[in-house]
Amino acid sequence: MKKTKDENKEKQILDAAKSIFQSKGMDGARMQEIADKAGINKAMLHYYYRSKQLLFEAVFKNAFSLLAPQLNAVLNDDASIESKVRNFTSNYISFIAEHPYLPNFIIQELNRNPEFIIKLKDNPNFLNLDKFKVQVEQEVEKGIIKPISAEQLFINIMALNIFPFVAKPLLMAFTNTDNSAYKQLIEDRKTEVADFIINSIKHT
Amino acid sequence: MKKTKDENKEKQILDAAKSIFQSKGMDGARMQEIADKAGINKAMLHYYYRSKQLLFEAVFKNAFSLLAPQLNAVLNDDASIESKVRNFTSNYISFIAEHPYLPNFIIQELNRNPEFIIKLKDNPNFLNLDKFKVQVEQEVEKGIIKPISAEQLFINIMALNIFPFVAKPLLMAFTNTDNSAYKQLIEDRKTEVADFIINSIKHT
DNA sequence: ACATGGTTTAACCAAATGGTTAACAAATTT
DNA sequence: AAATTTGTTAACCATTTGGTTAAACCATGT
Repeated sequence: MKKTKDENKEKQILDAAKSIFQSKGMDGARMQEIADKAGINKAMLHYYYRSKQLLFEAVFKNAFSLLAPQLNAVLNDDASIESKVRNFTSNYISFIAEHPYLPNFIIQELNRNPEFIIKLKDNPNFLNLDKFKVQVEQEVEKGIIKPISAEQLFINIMALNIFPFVAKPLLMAFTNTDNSAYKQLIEDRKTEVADFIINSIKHT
Repeated sequence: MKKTKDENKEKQILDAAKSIFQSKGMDGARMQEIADKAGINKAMLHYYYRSKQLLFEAVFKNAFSLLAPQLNAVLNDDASIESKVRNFTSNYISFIAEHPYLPNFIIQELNRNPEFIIKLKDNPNFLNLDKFKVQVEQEVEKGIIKPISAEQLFINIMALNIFPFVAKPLLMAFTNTDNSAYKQLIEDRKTEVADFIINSIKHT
């Protein structure tokens, strides 16, 4: 029962790789460390995934495909902007709290290798702002929200939600909080951020 | 005239190191590459800065000491919150546009090595939120701005200003912009972000 | 001129690293 | 059950990498 064609082993390797790559990045990760974490021989890594690069890409795509659906929720949904902002903010913060390395990993590796995103954009269900854009324009026209471009609003939503995770060590130092106090700050943001955005854009 | 005690050489090395470290990070940087960029022998790096680690720390501290004064401007200044937000946003975006790798470098390396910030916090003129906190509380009490904690406001300001640089490749892909269009988006944010924040917090 | 002391270089080194190989073990096919 | 394919391992390999060394270089003080 040891040497069965193990659907699991592939996953097992991927999990170990994910953990190492996401905390140390492509350059900082060591194949030996991944092998150790997966509890297998280093040669096995190359047997299942031919090279470090390919293993990395598998991890990266996997990570990205976790993030994408979360973002699509803000965009391709028929609720009002306000309701979408509230839902997204709360959901997203919960989501990241369970995958703390995710945003930083993706951002970091995309900066290291910006051409990488080209491959991702080919994916047919890659994030698309078109619908969101129309909706923002409509609500602006109807006077529900103040004039703002969809792109800027989208960037603001992303920034307010993601940045506190990406810059955690820096912000912990600046706000002089320890881990648990910072966690509370983040928890508060589930409603705080939505209010901040709505306050800013809602017509009075 | 070649072999004089060259105050300059040290700087020359630091500049090369800065450029390599900031674009590739500690793990991705190679001593040889830094030497090449500085136009010197690899052994010289070790002559001036004993090790990669020390050279890196010199670069990091240097980078951080560029950033800090910018942030202090938001905090330890007597202008109103509104005026500070407007000034900071415009200034900071200009500043980063000239040091595009800076925020990402600092954030990335602090995530790689969170203990690193402890050394920085020892510095007596390390960023301190106390004054800002008092000011926010006062303006809230006077009814100038809506109730918000200084920490959350500070995080929001940081997020809205810094994130677009840190996540540039990701946001370029999502907003489907090329380099020059993205540059324009950023340029617009010099006033856009300030308005967004002020709209949100100013009492009507 | 030459001794001195900081500066610079080419050659070298040991450790680490991604990757390969060849042999072995366990399933699967025939 | 023999043959073949698939999974697994230890040992090995070439290259890269941070770092060292010993000798050369050169400006300056004596």
